[in-house]
Amino acid sequence: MKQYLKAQLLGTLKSLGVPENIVPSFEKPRIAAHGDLTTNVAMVAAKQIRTNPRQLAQKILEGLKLDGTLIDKAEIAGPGFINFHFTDKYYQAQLEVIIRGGKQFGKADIGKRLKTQVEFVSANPTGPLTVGHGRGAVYGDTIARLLEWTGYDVTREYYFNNAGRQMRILGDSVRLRYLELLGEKIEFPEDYYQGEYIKDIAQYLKDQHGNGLQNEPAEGIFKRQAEQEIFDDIKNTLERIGVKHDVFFNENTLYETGQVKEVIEELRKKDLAYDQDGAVWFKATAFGGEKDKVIVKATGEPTYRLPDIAYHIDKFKRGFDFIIDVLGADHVATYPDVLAGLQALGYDSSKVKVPIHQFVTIIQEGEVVKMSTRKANFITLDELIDEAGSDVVRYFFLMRGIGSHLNFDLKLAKEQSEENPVYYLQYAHARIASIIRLAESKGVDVNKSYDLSLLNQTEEISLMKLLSQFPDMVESCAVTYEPHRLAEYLHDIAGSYHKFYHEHRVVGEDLNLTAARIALCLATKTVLANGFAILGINAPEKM
RNA sequence: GGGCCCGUAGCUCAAUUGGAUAGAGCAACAGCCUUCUAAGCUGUAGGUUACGCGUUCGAUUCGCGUCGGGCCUACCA
Repeated sequence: MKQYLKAQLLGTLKSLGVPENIVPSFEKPRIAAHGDLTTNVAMVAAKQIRTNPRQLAQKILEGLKLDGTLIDKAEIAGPGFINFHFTDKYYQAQLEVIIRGGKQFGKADIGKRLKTQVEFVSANPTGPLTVGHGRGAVYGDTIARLLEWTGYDVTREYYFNNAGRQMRILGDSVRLRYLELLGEKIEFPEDYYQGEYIKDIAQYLKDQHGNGLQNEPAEGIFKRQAEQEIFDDIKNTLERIGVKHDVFFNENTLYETGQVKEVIEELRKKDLAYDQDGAVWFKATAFGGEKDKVIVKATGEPTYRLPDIAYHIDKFKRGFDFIIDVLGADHVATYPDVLAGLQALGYDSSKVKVPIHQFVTIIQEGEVVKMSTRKANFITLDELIDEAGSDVVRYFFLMRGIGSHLNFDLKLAKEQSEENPVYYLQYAHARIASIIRLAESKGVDVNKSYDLSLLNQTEEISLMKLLSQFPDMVESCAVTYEPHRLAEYLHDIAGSYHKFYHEHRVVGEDLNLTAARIALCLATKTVLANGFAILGINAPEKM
């Protein structure tokens, strides 16, 4: 439809002598009375050729010859908008498209099978995933689903590091708890991992080995056991909310293969790395950075920047042409250095997108809970799923833009889980399923031919209009990485359907009308189910 | 001190990326079940979009400033 109108407008504009650099763009008006599609081209053009926008719009309108079976009317409104009203017939035809499309309806191929990687979660195995991780996990997974839906070839990746200081402390935390279980008096340092899960791991080791591990070093079996259990736990939690990574990439491999060393050498060759105070520095200032950054400490240990750069180079070398790193707000400061490093070594850093989600604040009994894995006063993602269920958790994280700080009132979530907005959507789907079951039990053939022109009631038309927007919605959410708009849209669909249901009876005396309305129900069910699939929530047949 | 994000109804958040009359859900109040799922529907009330200037046909959206909150600001990740 847009293409059609655009072509018509371009022709008319040309005949009016409007410069060719002016290309009409369209929007869906917020208000129904303003039609189905609107263009501000008259206002844009009027500015350039310095004329009155409304007069120009009038001329354009007079020059347009529109297909009456598609466009009901076109009119000028406000400061110079041209509004197009589509015919009912057009929307009725869209319904057919939806039903024929079925599970495929809304899919697009704008991605052209581009090899794409979405890296998300990437928490080191030092403790259970928190609610904060949950937001990144659900968001990253949904971005991956959106990209798959729009034709990208997507790999989900998890990057982790099981070496380093934090893991050493983890191992030693377990060792101390183990010794404690054997009855030794221990000092448990404040900056060690305080969580109960450490004691559980220690208990397991005691059950398995008795007191045979008394003289084992922290970095041996203690660390290994902790890592394995925690990682199993993390994977299990992710699975519970429908998140599954294709690749788990261990930072260590970057050292083992010499890729980290290579980065330093390359940077030195290009004169972008130098030694000072016993450390190796990267000339971040050459790429707009405020000051140069250390990449290898005086101790000989690299900072996170160096392996991160090597890691991203590895991504490119594995053939990814489009890379998305989902990060939490605490990492804002880190990625510019990585991008600069990539740029320095001749990689196109514009292929790397870094959506950053703000923190989740947990409110419990009216008070803010400060999250810290170390101090263990966190709410785990697992606990949240126990309380609310996967669908609620996913929807809750997806219904809001990632740019805003999310307040999660635990008390509210528990008490009102029945009132949760996700049920509003799922209820619409279940309701449709129920009606279709009823129709079938009454012998109505739901696949029978139908006369869609019978669907001319206000509620039917507005529902059809919404349904037809699904493909556009999917595409724009994929392009902007904003799944919350899809959540919002599905909410509108559900609302529109509930209104229709309330005003009109589907299964009735008039068999032709019944068949047409069943078709509308099927189309609605299709769009809801497809939307749910992208958001990763269930489409229940019954509630 | 500097950088990034944010400030919209009592609360939690939207607003088609600069569009026309700023919308939902909770909470409050008043209605709707002898007919397909009331986890629903209808209505009432709730706003100087933190504040001030600017850019233009037009600003919640862009720019500058002020105030307030979060995150970062390591030779931690």
